[in-house]
Order: sequence, then C-alpha cells, then structure tokens
Amino acid sequence: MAGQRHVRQDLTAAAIELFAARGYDDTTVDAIAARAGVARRTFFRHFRSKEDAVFPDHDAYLARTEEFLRTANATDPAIDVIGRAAHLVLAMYADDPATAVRRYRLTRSVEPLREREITAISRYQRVFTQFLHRRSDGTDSARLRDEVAAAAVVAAHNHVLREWLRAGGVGDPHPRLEEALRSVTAVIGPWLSGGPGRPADDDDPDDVVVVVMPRGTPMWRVAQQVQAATRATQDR
Amino acid sequence: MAGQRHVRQDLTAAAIELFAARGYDDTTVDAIAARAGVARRTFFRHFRSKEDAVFPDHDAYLARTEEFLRTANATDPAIDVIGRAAHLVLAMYADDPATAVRRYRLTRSVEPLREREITAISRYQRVFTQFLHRRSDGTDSARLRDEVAAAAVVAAHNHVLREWLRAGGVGDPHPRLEEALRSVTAVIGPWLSGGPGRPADDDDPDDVVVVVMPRGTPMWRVAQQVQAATRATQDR
DNA sequence: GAATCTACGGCACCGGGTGCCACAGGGAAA
DNA sequence: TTTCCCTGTGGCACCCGGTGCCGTAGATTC
Repeated sequence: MAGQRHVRQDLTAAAIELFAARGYDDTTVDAIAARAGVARRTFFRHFRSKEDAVFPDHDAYLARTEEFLRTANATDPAIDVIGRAAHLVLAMYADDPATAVRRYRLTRSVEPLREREITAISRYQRVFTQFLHRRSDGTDSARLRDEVAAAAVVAAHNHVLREWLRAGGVGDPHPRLEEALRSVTAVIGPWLSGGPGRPADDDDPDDVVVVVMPRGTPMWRVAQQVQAATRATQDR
Repeated sequence: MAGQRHVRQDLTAAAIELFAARGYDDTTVDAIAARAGVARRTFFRHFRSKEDAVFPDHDAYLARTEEFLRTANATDPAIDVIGRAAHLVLAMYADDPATAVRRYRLTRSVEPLREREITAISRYQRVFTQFLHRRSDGTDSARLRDEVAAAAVVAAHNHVLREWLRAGGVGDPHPRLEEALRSVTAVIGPWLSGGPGRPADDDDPDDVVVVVMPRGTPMWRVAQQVQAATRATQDR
C-alpha cells in the first residue's frame, strides 16, 4: 500500500497548519484527522500523542545518531566524534529549513511542545554522554567530564540552531556550528581526555614539557602533542 | 484555617506512597485524593497536574534561585555566582534526603515524571544563562560561551546530585559539588570571561605559540595556558 | 448579626489516549 | 481460483486527567 507514508505526512501537515491557524489548545485531534481525511483512531496509530505529530520522525533521527556514534572511527578524538554527531543533528533541521522554522515558531509559543523539544534534546545529550562513557574509564571524575562535555557540545549546537531559526533559517548553519564547536572543543577537548601522564617529579624544576606549534592549532591536537611529548622522554 | 498547609502535604505524601505501591499509571487522582481525605477537585486546586504532586514547591525553589542571582554581588566572578546557585539548588534536595531519594527512585522509573524533572532542570539552566547574559556583552560568541558555561555547571550539579541519590542520599554532597565545580570552572571560567584568541595567520610560519610547563600538568591547565599565550601576543 | 472571603465539595463536561472488534484489500500458499 | 493471513484502517466504548461553574460551610471583619 503506497498511501501508508502519505497518511503520516498528511497528518503532520494538517496538524502544523491547524496549530498555526487556530492555536494548539483549540485544535482537537478530531480536527487534525478530519483535515487529513482519516479517522481519529488512525491518528493515534501514527503518533503516540498530539505533540508527536509536530516531531514526526524524531525517533528515527535519534536512532541514526546512535548508529553514527556506534560506527565511529575508534581512533578519532571522542570530542570530535560527538561534534560531528552534532552536525548530523543540525543537518536534520537544516535539510528542510521551512518546516524547521515553522516548527520553531510553534514550539516557542506552545508550552507542551517546548517541553517535548527539551526532552528530545536531553535524549541526544544522553546518547552523547553514553558514547563518551564507553570511551573513558569508569572513574567518577571521568564520568563528570563526559557529562560536562556532552552538555557543552549540545549547548553549542542549540545555540547555533536557535540563532539560525530565529533568523528565519536562511543560509547554511554548519559553518557557524563548526566555529562554535572549535571554540568549545578547544577548551573541553583537552580537559576531557586529560588523563595523567607519568607522575610529575615535583622536586625537579627541569622536568618540563616544551611544545611549539602554529597558532590556531586545534586544542585536541595540542593535547595529543603534549601527551606524546610527555611519553617521549618518559625513560630519560 | 490551619489545615490549609496540611492538605497540600497530605496530598503529596499520599501521591508518593501510592505511586510507589501501585505504580504511577495505576494510581488515579481520585485514589490520591481519597487517601488524603479530600475531594478530587481539591487536588487540582493545589496542583496543576498529577505530576506536580511529586514536585510540590518547585516554583518556589526556582524563584529563590532567581532571587539569589538577582541579589548576587556584582564584583564576584559570574562563574562562581552560578556555582553557588548550583549549591543552593543542591541544598534544596539535600535538606530532605529521604524524600529526595524516594522521589528519585520514582522519577527514574516513571517516564512522565522524568520528563517533568528534565524540564525543571532546563528552567534552572535557563535562569543561569540569563544571568550570564546580563553580565556579558551581547556578542554572539559571548552568548555562546554563556550557554555552554551554564550547561556545564548544570551538568556538574546533576552529576553530583545523581551520584548522591543513587548512593541513597547518605553524607553531604556539597563538598563533592564543590570539587566538581572547581574542576569545571577552572576550565570554563577563564574561557567564559576570556574570549577566543585572535585568528591564526596561516601564511606566517613564525606565528607560533610556545608553552613550557611542568610534566604532569593537567591537560585542562595546558589548554588554559595555550589560550592565555595565544591572547598574550595578540597585539604584537 | 450581616457581609465577605477563603477553602472545599459536587457536578458536568471536554478531550487526549487505549483496547477491542470488525473489515477491506493485497499477497502468498494451497 | 480459493483460502489464508497480514496490514492498515474505521468505529465504538471506555478511562481518566484537567477545567468551569455553582453551592456551601466556616472563619473574619465591620
């Protein structure tokens, strides 16, 4: 049956139109179903709740993000991987700017939808955190850093996305996210992966590490270099 | 009427007991009201929704947090102020460990309550962000840093709170939050008030950053130093 | 003692969400 | 072709959270 996908799309379209025209509270599920030309019962076959009609394929997006993280290259810095995952999430909005903007305007004014969106974001953050946990040792301080790092990346993503939506969804938000993530990961990245090298010899003032590199080097690379340098002279 | 406060407390007590005993979904508002010895209509006079009964004075807490931030000393570093605000939020849980733990166990297993909690947390984060915005210039990069900093502090708070609750709410969580915040603010603080370094001059091979520091220096401090060094020669 | 205010109870109603059964159509196996 | 099954759908009844409205009892004020 080819119409199976149509019904779902018709329902979201009807929902968004009616919400925008008559308001969220004053739009019943009956009205949405009627506009889409199906029965009320069919609506709840496609969406768990009234709010879900606004975020149709959210579960699929989250699953895709999890898949991306699961298949990520194990040698890439973890902070960069979740950064690219943030780009992936952003792309899901940026691929259809018109819908994204309409949904944003709606979400901003309707409380239940806003709460829905917040919980959706928290699920992404949770997925990011779990990914970082898989890559770090289980110490409490590492877990703290993982959660902070995930929160930071999500915050950067949200900032760029919101600014882009507020401006009407014009242009490509990806470069802006890239820049924001560069700024954030420069600080968070090294701190995140900052396990101790060999113990410092506090009594030896000459036991130092010297690093020279071009200005603008990504901080995660700085961290790599410093750790490499630390290990290099480990057996002096 | 002295019983006016009693009814509210009785209702939350009845709700938590019944939720724990019979599950959230299988507990109707009628049952809660009956157990508290009042009518169903009275329940909705005290709480906007069924979930609200579990988080009785959440609005008051948020208001207290806002008040704290509004009356904060203007000369204190912003990152420290929201850190102390996080301690204030933590104290609201830690003041009644038994209730907090019961509520945590409940919240963890019941989805609607978990979503409620998440939106509650997001409100705190929003308040933190707005406070930082009031203290920073309105540039886009400053706003980004504000949001990341607020997210980081909230994440640290959540981590400490959750670990404390998971362990049964024994002991004082404040020292642990203090330590977590020390670790986080050491990285975020300078970055928050510092701003990004100047862009790299890729065509100038002499445009390098040199950092020398004791072996074993935590990586977050390396990042701090590198950024400081980057800014230091900004006007050469 | 009358007026007023506040908290509460009872009631009817709306609407989101679910369970159940029936049915239509299309494809695969007989 | 016939039979069977599977999937998407419609219709119905029902539960329950949440609201509006009105009445009332008790406490307070003048």
